[in-house]
Amino acid sequence: MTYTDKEKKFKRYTVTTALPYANGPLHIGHLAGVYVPADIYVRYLRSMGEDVIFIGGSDEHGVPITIKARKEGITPQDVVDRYHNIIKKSFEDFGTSFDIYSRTSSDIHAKTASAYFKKLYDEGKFIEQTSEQYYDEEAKAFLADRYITGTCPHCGNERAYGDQCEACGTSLNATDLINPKSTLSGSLPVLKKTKHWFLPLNDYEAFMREWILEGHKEWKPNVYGQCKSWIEQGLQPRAVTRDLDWGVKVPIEGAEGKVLYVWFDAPIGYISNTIELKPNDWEKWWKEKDTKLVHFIGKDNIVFHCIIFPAMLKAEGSFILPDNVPANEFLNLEGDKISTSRNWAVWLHEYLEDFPGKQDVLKYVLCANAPETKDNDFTWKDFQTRNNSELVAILGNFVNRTIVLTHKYFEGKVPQIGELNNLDKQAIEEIKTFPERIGVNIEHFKFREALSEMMNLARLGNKYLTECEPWKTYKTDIERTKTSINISLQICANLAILAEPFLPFTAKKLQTMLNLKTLPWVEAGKDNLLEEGHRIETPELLFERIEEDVIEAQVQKLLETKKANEKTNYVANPQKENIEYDDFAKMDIRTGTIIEAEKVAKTKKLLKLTIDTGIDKRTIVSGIAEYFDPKDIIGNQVSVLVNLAPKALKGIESQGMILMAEDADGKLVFVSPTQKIENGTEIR
RNA sequence: CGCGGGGUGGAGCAGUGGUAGCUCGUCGGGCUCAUAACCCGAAGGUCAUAGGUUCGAUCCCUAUCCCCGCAACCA
Repeated sequence: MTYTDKEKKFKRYTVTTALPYANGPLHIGHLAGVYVPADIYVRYLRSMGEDVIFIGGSDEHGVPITIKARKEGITPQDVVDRYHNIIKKSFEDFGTSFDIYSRTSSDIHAKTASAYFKKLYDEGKFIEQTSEQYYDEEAKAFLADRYITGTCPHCGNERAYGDQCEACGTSLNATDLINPKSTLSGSLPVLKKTKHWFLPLNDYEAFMREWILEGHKEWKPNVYGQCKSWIEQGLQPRAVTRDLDWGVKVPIEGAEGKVLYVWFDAPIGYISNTIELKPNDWEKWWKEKDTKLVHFIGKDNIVFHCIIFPAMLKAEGSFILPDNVPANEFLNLEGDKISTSRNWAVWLHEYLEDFPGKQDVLKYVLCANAPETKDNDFTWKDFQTRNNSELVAILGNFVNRTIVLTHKYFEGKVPQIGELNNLDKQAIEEIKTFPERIGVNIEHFKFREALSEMMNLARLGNKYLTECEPWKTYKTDIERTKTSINISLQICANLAILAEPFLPFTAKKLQTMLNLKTLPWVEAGKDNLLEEGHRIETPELLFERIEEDVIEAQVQKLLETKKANEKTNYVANPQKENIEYDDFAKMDIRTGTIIEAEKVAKTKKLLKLTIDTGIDKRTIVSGIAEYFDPKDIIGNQVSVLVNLAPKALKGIESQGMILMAEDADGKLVFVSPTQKIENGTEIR
């Protein structure tokens, strides 16, 4: 029985982790946010003797995968096979203790998701709606809004997206765009009627209000807050199908070419994977009231797991709802947000190659610095410090000094415990308190705190050893030495149990060293885990120092991959359609010099510039403040489109436009004459 | 524009209506069993900014600024 579930309300636990999307490998952000805490949680529950299944798998449907496949000229199945295998293998090597790690492209999943949809459909839980959507006839696909570009009807920007114009910030519908163009093939998309099914979330609003807002006030603030916000804004029907040929086919007549929308399909993956794992008795893990369902996710997934998926479960009727959804915030890397497409990440499969046998180090660092309440930052320097100053210096060192002393003084046999003095009694009393303290923290999803308590036990050990000074008493009072070494060894044995959820490989090593079998959590806290005369093995270092050059190499690697990636990622936009010379001649572009520059108050991007155009001195507002400091650009000679119709930006009239070149990252540079030339000369 | 989370000593993070804590780092001391590790002590914060509520606020309220996320069918 767990510490907080005193009435034994729950007989078993179903623990799921967000399904990683199979269009890239795993990185430390995934681990810190979801898989590390979840793994700690289930390892702890198992040690408590609880009945628990730990479910994971790859999410393999959805548009981005089809886009990636199209780009690489392979099938979507090829894409997901590649990443599913990488992900699955890296989880195994990392020691994530899934009971099953499956995938949404499996047959079982197709059947399960299909049947799930069919049941809701038959019971009339969906609403049907027909609408017109853009269709790319060349690519033979309906287009998501972000895959359509065109001219913004508000500001005339020619590169507005189907959902938003980046230039003026207006939200758009794809059908608002002038001259829409498919980014898949570049062709002109056509409007086509299409029918879709929606889950009327609004019907579940009252239920959500009561279930979450009243019933789950204990959820983490970020989770509760977001649910509250959604519910109070009013829930809207959500489409559960879409036009695509990659995914679980919609199992009804007249739905050819349609699949279940990925967010509907993916969470059912948790159920399918359970069925795959427990074909005969899977239902009790999802349908019995005494099962505790817990979803580990990242903050981007909160509404799916707290509102949409529960609404699906509720609609079906026979399923239980999650008891908690401990969502973490995000982990940054060296000050920048982690990004798969920018290759700004530490990839798990690469880490495992670069740091063989150091799974626990990464797990430790990611847990110790987990983004439990806000976004946190991973740095290699911090990784090194935590390894060297905490794992090596505190935990590794304590175990090592104890074992070495045991061999030095007692030939590797546990010495007899004698009369206890105050130091001994105090230590023994304290040891007793750790299992519950750590356990309660884990049960409350405070993994960082729990880990720190575990380390405090090692700190206690170091302090105890230093105060007892067995290396001194060995010459004066051998009985004291025996007792203090005995107690130190008992602390080591406790660590072997209590460290297991956090540092499974290390705990195993420690067990082997102590010649101890795996003990359950209830054994922890005791001072007689090792009997007198018990033989222990020779010392072996649990952790080793990580030197500067290793860290430096990782930092360097990160910078280089980033640089390389930026270059290969840049693809020039296709040429626009031809224009007549007269069109060009209409533009009056001149050289000019910036003579004044100041930031426009309350804006992030805007600078107010005064330009000497040779014709006059005029004011131009330019969105370049993120890249230029006003004082650095005064005196710069630039190219100016002088006959652009004036436009007020933030209440300042801008009379023209400074020409800039923009790279893939949005970084801007001036287009300037290479030599100084008179202001006002025409550029043709 | 809207909604949610966050802004705490050099760094990374806890925390609470009533003398502000932890880890790392720094400085001083001790120890020498131990992977230059361990132990003790110290310095260091007007708890983003400005108002307000209160006997009293870092914690409650309001406004502002900054970071992250959500939403506009981007898992």
